[in-house]
Amino acid sequence: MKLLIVEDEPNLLSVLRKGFTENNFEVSVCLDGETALEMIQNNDFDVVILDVMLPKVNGIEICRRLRAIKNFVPILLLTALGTSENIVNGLENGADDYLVKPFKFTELNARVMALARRANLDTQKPDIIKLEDLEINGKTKLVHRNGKPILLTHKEFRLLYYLAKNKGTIVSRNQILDNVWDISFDMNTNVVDVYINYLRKKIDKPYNTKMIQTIKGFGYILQTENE
Amino acid sequence: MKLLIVEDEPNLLSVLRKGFTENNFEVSVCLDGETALEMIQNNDFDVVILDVMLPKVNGIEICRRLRAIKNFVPILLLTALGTSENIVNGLENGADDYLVKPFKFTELNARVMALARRANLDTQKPDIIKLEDLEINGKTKLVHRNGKPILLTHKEFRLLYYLAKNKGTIVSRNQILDNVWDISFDMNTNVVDVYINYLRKKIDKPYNTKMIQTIKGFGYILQTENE
DNA sequence: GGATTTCTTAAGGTTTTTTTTAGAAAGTTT
DNA sequence: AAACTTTCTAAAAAAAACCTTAAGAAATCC
Repeated sequence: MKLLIVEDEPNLLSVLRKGFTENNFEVSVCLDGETALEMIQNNDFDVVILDVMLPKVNGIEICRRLRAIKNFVPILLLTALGTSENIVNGLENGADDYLVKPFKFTELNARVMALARRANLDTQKPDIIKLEDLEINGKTKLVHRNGKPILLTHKEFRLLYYLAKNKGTIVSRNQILDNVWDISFDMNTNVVDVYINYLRKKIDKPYNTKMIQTIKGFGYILQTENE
Repeated sequence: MKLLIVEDEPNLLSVLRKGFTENNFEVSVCLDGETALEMIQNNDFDVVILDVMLPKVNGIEICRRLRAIKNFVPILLLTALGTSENIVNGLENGADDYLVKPFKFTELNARVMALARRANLDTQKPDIIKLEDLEINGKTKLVHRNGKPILLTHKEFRLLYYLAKNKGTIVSRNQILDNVWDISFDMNTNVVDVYINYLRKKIDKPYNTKMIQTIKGFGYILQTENE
């Protein structure tokens, strides 16, 4: 599920990102209203979380403009306490829900899920990826191969999950760095190699068919050996 | 899609080039503002990525001068953190978008695509080239002939992809060197010949119709044998 | 606050890819 | 047909990409 978070307070933003990433959302973020508008129009987000107070174009204005051009992406507004006129205003301008700061993450999460549900998104597909005898459960974060449980660390899991999401296509180290590590261009690291090695030890070494393949010069691919 | 990257920091430049090349852009690069201006006027780039801090002529000045002579090539500015006055300045001088360093590659990529889309470029054709029973997928980097997968190395793939992009026209060794190797005019190498040979072994040798043809005195062409 | 786990970096070793070299083959010109 | 140019091929040399390990840093757990 693709989620956009528009929030200019860096601490809150980073907490939100982390939280939703943990729940297997594909999270994009941005810090101001103008960029938000553009991103929303150029992408297919399932839900947008919008702070009301934003630089350049505020959250309510974003709602208004989007609805004016018939964009009905589900929007949840975040408002500060004691600004109840904002809430009415926001809902009148096309927001679907709101939440008053400060809030608990689980509450926000629940509301986002509710919005997605309302938009008829398939929110409860099991989120299990199967590939041969390998099974990855995005919900419980458990991995099994051949019925046997495999314990992965957090990073290992995210890497495997990303590879699995893209099963059958080659993913480059850059793509992996972007999506699994939230690194911006550390141009000199081999973390990916190292983690691929960790993963291999756990999910490939003990078995005959190796699922993680190196495509030299391009990156890695998760697939069955022959093909 | 033709892209110009103007950046004086060699590491960043090389990562950017690699990243965009990976995504099948035709990438040109340059390291200073003066050369950039010249290149932009003499070529038809679809998008220009411009660092603000540049030797000789800075990025914002480049924008200004280009717009002054009615050149409206889409420009994306790269600015360092904490220089927000630069951003306003840049946008006022005709830049179309900006990105603050450090950034994730995917984000830059998304914005470049957005710019291209805005300029009405066809950004979402599937990027699969078919020629008889030969199929080249620029996205997955996989090549099939007659349904069978063929494993190519990175350079082999790029060479084949370039030939395929120009299917039906002769490409000279120099053109190939320019576009596949990033060499301009090293007239003392026969890498191209050697790689053509490698390619032939993989995609032609095992089949009856040979697709890579030599045109003596000119270069090579990818096409069906007869005709 | 100490112990444990996880993450990151760096270095050495291995494999694969890329480039160069040089001689053979094929085609052109005189 | 001999001399010359261009192209092809194989193999050696060089470079790059990748793997593995180990050790220190950071985060987490108890």
